[in-house]
Amino acid sequence: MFEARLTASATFKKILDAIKDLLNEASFDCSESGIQLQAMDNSHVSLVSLMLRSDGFDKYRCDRNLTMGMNLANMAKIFKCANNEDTVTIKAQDDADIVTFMFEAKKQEKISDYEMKLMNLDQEHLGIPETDFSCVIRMPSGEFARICKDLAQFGESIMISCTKEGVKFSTGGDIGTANVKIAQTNNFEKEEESVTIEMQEPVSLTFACQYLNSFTKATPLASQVQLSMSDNVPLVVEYQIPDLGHLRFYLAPKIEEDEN
Amino acid sequence: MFEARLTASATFKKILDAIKDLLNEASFDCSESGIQLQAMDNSHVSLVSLMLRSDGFDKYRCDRNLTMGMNLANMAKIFKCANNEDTVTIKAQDDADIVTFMFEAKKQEKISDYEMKLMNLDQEHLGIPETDFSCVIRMPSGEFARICKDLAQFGESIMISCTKEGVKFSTGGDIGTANVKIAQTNNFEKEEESVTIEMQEPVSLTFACQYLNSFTKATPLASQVQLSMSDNVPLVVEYQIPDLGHLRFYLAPKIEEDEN
DNA sequence: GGTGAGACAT
DNA sequence: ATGTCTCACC
Repeated sequence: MFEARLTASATFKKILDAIKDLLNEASFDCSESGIQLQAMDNSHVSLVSLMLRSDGFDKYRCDRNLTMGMNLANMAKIFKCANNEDTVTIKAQDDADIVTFMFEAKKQEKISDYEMKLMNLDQEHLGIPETDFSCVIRMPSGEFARICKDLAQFGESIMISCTKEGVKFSTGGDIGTANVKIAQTNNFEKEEESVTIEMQEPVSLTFACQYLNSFTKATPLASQVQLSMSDNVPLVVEYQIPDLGHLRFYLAPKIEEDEN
Repeated sequence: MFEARLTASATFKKILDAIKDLLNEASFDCSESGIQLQAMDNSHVSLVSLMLRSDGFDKYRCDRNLTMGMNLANMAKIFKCANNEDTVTIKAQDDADIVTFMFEAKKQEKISDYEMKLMNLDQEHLGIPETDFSCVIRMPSGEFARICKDLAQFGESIMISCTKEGVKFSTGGDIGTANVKIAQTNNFEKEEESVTIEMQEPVSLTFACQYLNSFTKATPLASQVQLSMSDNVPLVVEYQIPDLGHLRFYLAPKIEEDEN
């Protein structure tokens, strides 16, 4: 028996909105520690990693580990039927081929339940090594989204250059070139609006705009985003989901020679 | 001579929005008691019944009964030219083949009139028997619209099951199943938000989503909707138009055997 | 109250 | 597929 209950279904809606463009379907691995999802995107270029800790739920019970393969478009359809303030409960039997989503409106004057068929998905087990990064940037998630959207107008890839002083986002194309520089903020700002850089050594890497812009669909989940970079290692774009877990995206840098 | 004057043309706009998808054209039967429209929808499946009482108008004069066949899309186009607060006057001669719509802005700073050709439509006279229903449900019209829209994602028909305790809307399809349960509210709610059930005996009937969703176009007309059901009798979906009349839709249930 | 994103209709 | 409109959120 698996059961997980969360007061605000809005969080789930945002998670689905963030990943449903990258993943047609995905396996949710449920265990005592929480719900985890790791999958390559549809084009097998970037990697999505979601972790929702069991202690972040209002109620959580997982008698036996289980893997639920879900069609994310259908799951998103179901969550569209919930209001943001509804409480959501996810239920499955240990050996089930269906999952149940139950939405309860505040005063229980309305209770809806939706059953969805589960899918058998190929299990791709992905080892993601923990790394020390040369640069770790934390900045407002909306700012990052805005920059990726703006620069996408001018080029297909964005170079992110990080030094102790700040971060530079650059691109170029037929129209011309574009550079956006963000400086580390002084400590007295609101934390939400701050830009902080932890740097071991400067890094300059180039990434495909298209994927960065997909990742920023997660912007509503967190006020800040964390970008972790090292040479020859995938970029990690991380959104902390308050009190619940995180959503991370991994994207390998473009090799210099490929850029011509 | 026929003349009917209404202070807020917004009501007429909403009525047209509610029926113009179901009916390409319709006959408005004008008599001393008011304006009535009854017609099968374009696909001859559901029935639309509109009643506007003469005493609901600011001015009403009907010397001789007359039937005006109108193209509803064109009529809607004309009403789009009116502001919601404009006063509308509908005029026709007894033997006319045209109808005139006049819109007057508040301070008469703007007066527009539109003439539209009338049509000769086959008169289909529809006897609608008055029935006692096994279940009569009153609920917020927006809630009903939301449920019909949500469930339409999962199936082509909706089963409405009514017991003394509440109403259940159910559907199912390839993705899975969906159930929405609404409980009768306690009396202290705002009347607009209340759910009330008058039940003689429980009823469970199935209807085509498509038509229910057409009916809910009338939602802006009234804060509450009334659903009346009995076995083997068409569902009545009724919107009371405040101080003026009502708009009703009739839809026969699907026969059980048809559902496979 | 203004803005943004969905949904609907054309 | 696009434009408009309405509802929901900020």
